[in-house]
Amino acid sequence: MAYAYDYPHPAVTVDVAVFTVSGGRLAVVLIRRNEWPHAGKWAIPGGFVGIDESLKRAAWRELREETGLKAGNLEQLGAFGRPDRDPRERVITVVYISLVTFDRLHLEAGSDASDARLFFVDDLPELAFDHSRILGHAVERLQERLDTEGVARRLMPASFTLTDLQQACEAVSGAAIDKRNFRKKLKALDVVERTGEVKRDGPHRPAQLYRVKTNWNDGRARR
Amino acid sequence: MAYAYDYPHPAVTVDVAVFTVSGGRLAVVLIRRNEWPHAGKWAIPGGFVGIDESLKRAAWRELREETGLKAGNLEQLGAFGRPDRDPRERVITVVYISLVTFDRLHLEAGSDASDARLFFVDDLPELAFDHSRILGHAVERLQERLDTEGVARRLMPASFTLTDLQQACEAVSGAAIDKRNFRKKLKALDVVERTGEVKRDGPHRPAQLYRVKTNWNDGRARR
DNA sequence: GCAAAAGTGTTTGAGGTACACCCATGC
DNA sequence: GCATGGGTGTACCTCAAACACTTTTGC
Repeated sequence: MAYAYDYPHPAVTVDVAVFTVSGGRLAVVLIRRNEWPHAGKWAIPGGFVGIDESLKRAAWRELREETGLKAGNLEQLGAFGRPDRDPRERVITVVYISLVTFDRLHLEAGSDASDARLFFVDDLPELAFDHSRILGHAVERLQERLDTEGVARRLMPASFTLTDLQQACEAVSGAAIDKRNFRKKLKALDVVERTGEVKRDGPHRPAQLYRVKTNWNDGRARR
Repeated sequence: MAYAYDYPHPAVTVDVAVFTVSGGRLAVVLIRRNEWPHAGKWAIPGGFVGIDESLKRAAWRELREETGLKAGNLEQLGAFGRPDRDPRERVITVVYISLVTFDRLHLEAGSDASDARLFFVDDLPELAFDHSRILGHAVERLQERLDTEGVARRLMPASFTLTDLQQACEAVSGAAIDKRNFRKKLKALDVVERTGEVKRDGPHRPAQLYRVKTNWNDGRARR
């Protein structure tokens, strides 16, 4: 009991919801807890904030420690702090969202977690704490904010077919998209280009492979 | 030193940015600090979260204690937690936004603050802590999320002219709006109605007064 | 009568939505 | 030759933006 204060202090944690798209479905990284409370249940990775550590840096560190992932683009979702959300003590958590392309997602279970793996968002197991509620808000946020360009830039592998991209967008939004309209919009957006390669994977016409354009001309193109 | 922990805990505060529109300009409630740190500087109202108190409830309570305001509609902006943002100790703050109509804004300075008053957002004094940065994010959030209907429902007094409403929208967005387009959109939105009264305030044609429609028919109108 | 704000419609372009058929391939 | 997914264009509608003059009042 080395740290004392004049009035009670809550603990502060950070949690990270890491999303990806796999097989045309939105998925999230969960770890299996092996300690009380909620031992055996699945949870989004996270942990306590160091006393001299920024929130974002804590999120990055905890995610790395528990899953081996080094996430770029951490975006804050918000703080969750109902008084009874953790039986150990008052814990306020600050939640971050990260988007990772499936091909860069290599999970390693860390020390605090006995296992780390992907779950489809539409087929989640029972979750620890209020993580179910948190993931609900996180998915809502993705649906509000993640547009076609965001999906292309942040969720697609180095090369992909337009059908892959469309399915990823459908996975995020949860709604079907018309193929011709989707491709027309993509042309207008001007964010993808052909690689020249094709993908053959069955008894049908091969699909053109695309990559995301690196937009050097952004400064020129704006306005 | 009655409260001790095995590892260091940050303090957690809540702060509330209360916005209103006055004279066609966006304004925010600030209190003058009379204690170290930043004594004499202005700050957004806020304070420490009770150990058994939800974040939103703490925000509501602190706002009431420091300004006398009882805010409805508190919406979370996010958590701010850079390690050096408070010289006393590590403090993580969760910021809420509230919108109040000018006619219901009656400020009383509370015990922690020697003074509470409105400042125009485009003419702020020097602020304590990182509150300048926080207000920047809060205004950005308003501009992103607050549409014409939101302004009408949350920032306008019981009765107002269409010019008043347009000026409020301009104050929030920071951009000029065409009068005819604005009124056409309002008609389509169907959120205001004439009171039948007029406002005479100078050597010109009197303005019709409007009120926000209470939409009983929402359940019926949807889909 | 004049200064000052209130009030009022039309045209245009962009972007979203609905919708059906041929193409290239593996088996 | 047939099953399978890949690829393409048009018509319509909605919404946002640009734009100027008449009306009513107080003095």
